[in-house]
Amino acid sequence: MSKRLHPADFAGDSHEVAIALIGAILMVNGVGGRIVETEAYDRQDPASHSFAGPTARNEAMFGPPGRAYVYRSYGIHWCLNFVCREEGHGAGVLIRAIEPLFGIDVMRARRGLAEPRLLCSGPGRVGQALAITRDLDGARLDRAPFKVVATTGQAAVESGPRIGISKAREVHWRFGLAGSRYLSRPFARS
DNA sequence: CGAACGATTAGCT
DNA sequence: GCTAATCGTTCGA
Repeated sequence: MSKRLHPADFAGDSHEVAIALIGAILMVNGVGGRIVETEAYDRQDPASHSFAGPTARNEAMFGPPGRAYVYRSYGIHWCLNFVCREEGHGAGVLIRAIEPLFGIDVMRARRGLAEPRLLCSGPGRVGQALAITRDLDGARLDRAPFKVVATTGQAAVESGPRIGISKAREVHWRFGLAGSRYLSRPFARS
């Protein structure tokens, strides 16, 4: 049993949605797999792009929930987020890693790699493997080319500090599928 | 208008 | 472990 997620499924707090998304299936034009790592960001969060308010770049974060927020990272990578809460709030979930399941050969070609483990284990790698670009910024997640499907039951989730940020490191809003080999980095033992 | 800085990754020591 | 690559966004003068 599985059900396609729709905007109402993204109306909760970003850290709750980030946990619920672990184990869900994400596909872009049929290419993708199981979400194994996410991070949550919120308006009242110094590490979030939305912290200082709406700008041209983060406009999609302040749009309706259940849509994509795509941004350029380090001038090189495209990173994909799911917008949460309600329109105007500015919350989102960064998709950090996926377990490749569908269209693996396409992802190999896009990444120039054979190793399945390294295809989608990081936000920039996910962007490259799924061909994410600014064209998808603000696009609805319940329509083509996206397909986001929940799986039965709640996966076993571990958490820790978010990666690559300098502010609010005490907030443990990075989440991962326990024991997955496809995480961008392992979680520290508690 | 100039400059600093990333929600990163790959490659080399 | 360390750093270059690479460029849009943001902020200060």
